[in-house]
Amino acid sequence: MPELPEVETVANGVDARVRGQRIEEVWTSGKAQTFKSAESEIGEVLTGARIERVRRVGKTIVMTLGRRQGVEDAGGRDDGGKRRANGMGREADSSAALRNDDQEGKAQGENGSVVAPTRVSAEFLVHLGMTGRLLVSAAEAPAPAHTHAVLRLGDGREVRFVDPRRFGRLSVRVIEAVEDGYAGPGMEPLTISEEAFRGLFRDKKGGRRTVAIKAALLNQSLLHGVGNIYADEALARAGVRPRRQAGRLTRAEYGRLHAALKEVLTRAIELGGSSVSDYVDADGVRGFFQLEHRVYGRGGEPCRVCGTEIRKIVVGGRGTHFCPRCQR
DNA sequence: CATGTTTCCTGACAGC
DNA sequence: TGCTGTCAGGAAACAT
Repeated sequence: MPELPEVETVANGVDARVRGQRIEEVWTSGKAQTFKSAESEIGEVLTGARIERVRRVGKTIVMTLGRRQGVEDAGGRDDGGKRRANGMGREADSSAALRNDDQEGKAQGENGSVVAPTRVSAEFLVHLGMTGRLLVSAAEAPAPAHTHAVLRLGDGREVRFVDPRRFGRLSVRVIEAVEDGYAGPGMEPLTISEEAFRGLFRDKKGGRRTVAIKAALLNQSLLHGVGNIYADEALARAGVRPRRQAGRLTRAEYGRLHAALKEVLTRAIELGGSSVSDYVDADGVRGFFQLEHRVYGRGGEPCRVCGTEIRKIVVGGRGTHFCPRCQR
């Protein structure tokens, strides 16, 4: 399952391989659920754009696209400041803006366009879901089964989105400038302060959240990027039981959890992520953090610290692993 | 708003 | 061998 470290590895790998390339042609599979934006929109936005940069936000891969001014970008949009930079609910707005753009763009193509430096105009968002992969391949390499999108690049290579289980999602959003770039639904685990981290577990009125701490860690609108593996591993290292109420940890426990989470994610990035099922990076290479898992996938096995049998339960609908002795 | 439940989808694996 | 059934799980939609 691609979580923050895996997505970071893939995004960096893809960035190194395709930055600066122009997208010549786009193919999509027609499997509706894979596309959050309409496929036609994705094709229109991506075709002819230049890949400025590929990065990770939460669990989402963000491909920043540049275009030449005077063609696709001409004509002012009227957002009226509706789109705010706080992450949620912006994609629908962007789609609406995009449709306007396209109509204007067509009229303009006939006039002939002014050559100007490329500028940021849109982003291509790729969420890998559970089994999604983003691969950079030679065009001659046979496309894997369950390929749902192919971007043909100027140098002939292809970026391919492959997703057997189809929990992944592709979308595009139009932006005015880099500052309006996709911010994700929550806070970044790698950079959040300890104080802000504690604040996640209080509701709007400052009350203590009653959900299980594990469920809260998985809530992407609080903290984005943490998934099932790293939630379990962080809780194990912090010595906190997954079912504890999120708002009722001690200050020391929040401190340990905050530190453990960063530690676990950072270490996992160093090792190229965890390959528990079929995760591979942009080169098809597996990660190695699974070798350092303390609890995830180890139900019934002895705890590496105290030897007690690791238990597997369900919390927030997710398989959850913990040591009943080390975690209180 | 906070929280819980259901749904999507198919490969892997258990059981017969 | 080959079939059927069950399960996993991120995030959005829906329900409470």
